[in-house]
Amino acid sequence: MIDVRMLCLAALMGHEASGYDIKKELEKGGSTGLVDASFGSIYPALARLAEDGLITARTEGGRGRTGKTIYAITAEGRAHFLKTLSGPIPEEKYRSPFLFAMLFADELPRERVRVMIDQQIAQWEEKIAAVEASRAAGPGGAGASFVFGFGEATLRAGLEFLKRHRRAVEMGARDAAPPAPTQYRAGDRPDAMTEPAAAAALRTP
Amino acid sequence: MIDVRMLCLAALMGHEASGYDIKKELEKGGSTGLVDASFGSIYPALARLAEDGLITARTEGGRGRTGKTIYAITAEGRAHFLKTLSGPIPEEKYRSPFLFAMLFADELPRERVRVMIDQQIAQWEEKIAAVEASRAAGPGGAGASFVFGFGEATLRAGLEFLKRHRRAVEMGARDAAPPAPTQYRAGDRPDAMTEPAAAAALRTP
DNA sequence: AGATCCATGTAAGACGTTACATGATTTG
DNA sequence: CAAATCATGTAACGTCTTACATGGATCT
Repeated sequence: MIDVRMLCLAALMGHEASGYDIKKELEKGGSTGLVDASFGSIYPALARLAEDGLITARTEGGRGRTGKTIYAITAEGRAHFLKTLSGPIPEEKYRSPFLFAMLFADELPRERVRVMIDQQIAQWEEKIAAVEASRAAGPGGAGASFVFGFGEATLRAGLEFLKRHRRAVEMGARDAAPPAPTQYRAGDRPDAMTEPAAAAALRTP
Repeated sequence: MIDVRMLCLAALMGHEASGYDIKKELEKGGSTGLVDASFGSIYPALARLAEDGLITARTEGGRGRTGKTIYAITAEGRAHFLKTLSGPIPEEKYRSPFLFAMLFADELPRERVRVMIDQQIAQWEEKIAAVEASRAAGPGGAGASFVFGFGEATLRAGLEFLKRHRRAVEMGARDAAPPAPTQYRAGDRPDAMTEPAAAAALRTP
């Protein structure tokens, strides 16, 4: 249960903030793909959390601005947050369109596969940089260090794998033209078209 | 875009199947957290794919059963699938309630942290076993091997990190009782309660 | 005979995103 | 002064999950 409510409470565990502030913070964290939320979900969530007494709302008319609503977590909010975290942990989910596509790399044009891998490498390098930056930003507690270390370890392992084995997938990819299966008439198709090797992988991966 | 439609098409790239079959296949793959879908989304998706001519439906009354609908991908379906895969790749998302909780490990009771890490270790060991099994099941193409290898590399790195560094987080966790912040009166709270170290991590992770 | 699996589908509801609407303030 | 940023909110829409409803087949 890492819904928007929990995300907001987590952000407010550190310091009071407005909805806008929270969104900005999550965006920074979002560069790692770990957390994200839109205004359309944050604002209603904050309103409900305030109703429930888990946070308090204070309007700041400061410096001539039209009211800016600043939220702060309450004692009940903290208790609720930690209690929820202590409860059953739902399964983690990793949705990777990249890996999904790679499953069918053998059916895709080599050039496209190359570009996808380039992009993935660039993306993961960025993520590693983001984690490094976070670690440098502040020491944080043991928990935070653990999470950063974990992220870095897995990201580095994945990155190294990509660099070492990209050649193999690229060689396995379609030599020439983009996918245009209609150019084959029935009974005239190459085997790979009739029975893609990667599809079997979905049965077990 | 790895919505249910794409998942169904992917499954049908290998062989024709019923909605039920597809669900079962995805469940096997689901043990890695990579893919998942419920009946409630699969059946409507298949119906629409058939309407769109991307798959064909055939009713099999075999062995005395009440009709079982078997779907097969069409040439247009293959083309559409591969074309979509060749298109822009959306960002990957990794949602880990475990890591989220670990961010606040310093505020959680040590025993709970211990259990959570135990569970995560067990879960990842299962995932590694699942990937191993998949690899053994069939050689598959270069793409499938790549995906399995990638999964294994990152899972192993994460698992090793967990085993090596768990001690540190556990030491950082709350020594005694479960979270009960109401037992402190204002101005009487220990610092850790007022400014949790992990919360700062949300600003940048 | 009862439980479990095979098999399909619908309806309700949760949850979230995108796009829209609005307006003040700061910066170039 | 125009553009970007700060700031909040709503409404429509999409997408999936849960729960329900149903019934035959297989296993114990």
